[in-house]
Amino acid sequence: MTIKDVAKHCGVSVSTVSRVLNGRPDVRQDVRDRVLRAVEELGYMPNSSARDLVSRQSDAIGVVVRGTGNLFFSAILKTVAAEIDRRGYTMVMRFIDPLDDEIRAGAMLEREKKLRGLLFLGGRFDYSPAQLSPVRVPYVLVSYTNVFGTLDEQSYSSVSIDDYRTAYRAVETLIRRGHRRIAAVVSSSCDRSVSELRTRGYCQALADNGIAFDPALLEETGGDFSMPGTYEGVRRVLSRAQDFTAVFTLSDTTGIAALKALEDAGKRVPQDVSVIAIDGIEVSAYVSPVLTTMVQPAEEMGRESVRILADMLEKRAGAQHLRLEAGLREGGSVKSL
Amino acid sequence: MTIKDVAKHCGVSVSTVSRVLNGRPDVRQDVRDRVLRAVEELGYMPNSSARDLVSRQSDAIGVVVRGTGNLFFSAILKTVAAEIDRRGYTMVMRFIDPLDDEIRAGAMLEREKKLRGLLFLGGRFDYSPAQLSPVRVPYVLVSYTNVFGTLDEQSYSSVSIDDYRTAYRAVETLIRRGHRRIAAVVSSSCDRSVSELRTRGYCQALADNGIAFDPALLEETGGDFSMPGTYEGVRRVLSRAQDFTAVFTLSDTTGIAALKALEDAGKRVPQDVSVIAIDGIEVSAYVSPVLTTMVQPAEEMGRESVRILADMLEKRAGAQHLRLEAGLREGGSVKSL
DNA sequence: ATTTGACGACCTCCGCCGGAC
DNA sequence: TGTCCGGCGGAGGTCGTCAAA
Repeated sequence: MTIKDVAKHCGVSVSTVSRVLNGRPDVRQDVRDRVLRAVEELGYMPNSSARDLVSRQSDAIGVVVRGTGNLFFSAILKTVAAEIDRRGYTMVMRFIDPLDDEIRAGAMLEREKKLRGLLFLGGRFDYSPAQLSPVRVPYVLVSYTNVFGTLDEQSYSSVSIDDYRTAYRAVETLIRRGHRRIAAVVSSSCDRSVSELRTRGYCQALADNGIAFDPALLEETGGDFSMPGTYEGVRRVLSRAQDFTAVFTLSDTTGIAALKALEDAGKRVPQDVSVIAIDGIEVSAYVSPVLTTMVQPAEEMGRESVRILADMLEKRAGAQHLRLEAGLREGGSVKSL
Repeated sequence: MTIKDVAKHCGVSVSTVSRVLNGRPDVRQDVRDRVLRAVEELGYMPNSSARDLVSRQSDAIGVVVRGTGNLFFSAILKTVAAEIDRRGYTMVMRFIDPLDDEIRAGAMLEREKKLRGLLFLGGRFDYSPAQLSPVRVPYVLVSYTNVFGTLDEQSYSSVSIDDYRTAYRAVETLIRRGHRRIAAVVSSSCDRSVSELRTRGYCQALADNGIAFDPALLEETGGDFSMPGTYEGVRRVLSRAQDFTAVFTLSDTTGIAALKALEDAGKRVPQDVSVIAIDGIEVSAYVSPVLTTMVQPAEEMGRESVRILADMLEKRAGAQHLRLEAGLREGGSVKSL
């Protein structure tokens, strides 16, 4: 089933079929309809190798997902996949460990699969231009930015929420409701990444409201956003301090782990301790109490990431940095004191 | 930089360069060396699109995921992705709606991307050979089988648990602990798919233990394994009957939705009503109470699916049907009466 | 007998030219 | 003169075939 068969089937030339398929204007409407009907009937699919061959580039977009257990990435991913398909590109995915180097993985993927562009779902925030030099195709940082790094803003794109401000707002929400002893369970306060940025938001919200930072209330789990790590982290905070009235965590899944740890330790949520998180995935609306959380617009994030990359690939626009707004979802895990 | 440049650079024909590059024997040693040196000097890389064009096959394995919100599939997917990479293949994914036709999607993907093989994550159980005829490459049904269909067992592979028996064991677990009024919230009892099979397991477990089937206790939500659908389903069962002591659901996420619906209706789990499910994803171990569930071996399922497909592609073995065992994870959502 | 060259086919897109109305 | 369509050749790498050295 080639373009020749289609041409033969409806009695036109190969050139005409090609013109129709590529939406060019110089074909009469009735001929156009006849060709499209033949394509439908025969189930013709253009040979993508031949198409790539003439266009001298592939249609592959690489997606490097760092942190396989991250349910928020799963939510983004399905929109990204649909949007990549819709625009006629091919998605090539690679899952890597949260501790692995996503730039290396991306650069390898680029060479192996001759990528047109790359999306990075999760990664470090502190790259220098030299570190990114192995990546030679346009790329978009999805759900994070390069605030700690020295990349030229014109050289890459990003789509994310303002992590600092979102964490700030989450903690501020707790403070407005009367909380002053607020614990935070993070993966690290100095990893030059999302965890550090959100920890800073936490600290600044405390400072702006005249609350002294207490190191005993900051727990660093060390790893990624793991549920067992956070569960143990909450237990350690409890062993150091019993007087905190709220816990801030980095993600919904770790928020759910925190709920569990508190409950297992005999603390009721929200009567004894409140919990707030960031993400807004579906399952956190079905735990008890419903997790109060800052919702990231996952679908918009996925859709816009692909749009921006496509704009760059098709030269409609240069680098863009899209900062999306997170919104508070009121659950039942925060109590007003 | 094409093969022509290489040929010109060392004074041989294009055919000869091609012969050298493809390791064919009929080239003199000194000519071979001259060509290889030229390739090295010029940094020549064959154009993979042109190569694909003639070989008419790529190294791509298609993965059609039916049901984007299914967290169990997310768990399988990361193992599948890693295993496909490890074996040197390329993964091409497509997410489709639970109501869409995965065979059509797979066949389109096969032609678009020139797939070597296909993995189907989720789908119908009742295909006929004619329906599968558009799929011309080897494929593996992952997490389901063709029990309701008429496919030749030699023509395809599958990796799954025994859905009927696993549901049977889940319900039997409830019965052994004294439950006799057991509700089931399923998506459909006659969809010729996983839901029907598990519903049959539920019915048979009741029958084998002398418990009459009560239609009022069987709720069909109609759609897929959605959380809001299940939440509403549980509410409808509650409006019909108040005397059941346990609920069986098809998946962990719907189990979590059931926990929520019961709690919101003033029922305590497990004191008033027990809940049991099938899947064993991470988050269900962190809800309260911990969900009691039949754990599917997600990693093994993903790994073995790719292994079986690779065996078929590389002619090491024919079709295989692997039935894995699910194990009971004791949580806190089932009470002994 | 062994090695090498030349060529067409595979498939699509695109630019260009020419013919038809 | 303008619109529509056909046809040709080139781009790219592989591979079989045939001819030539």
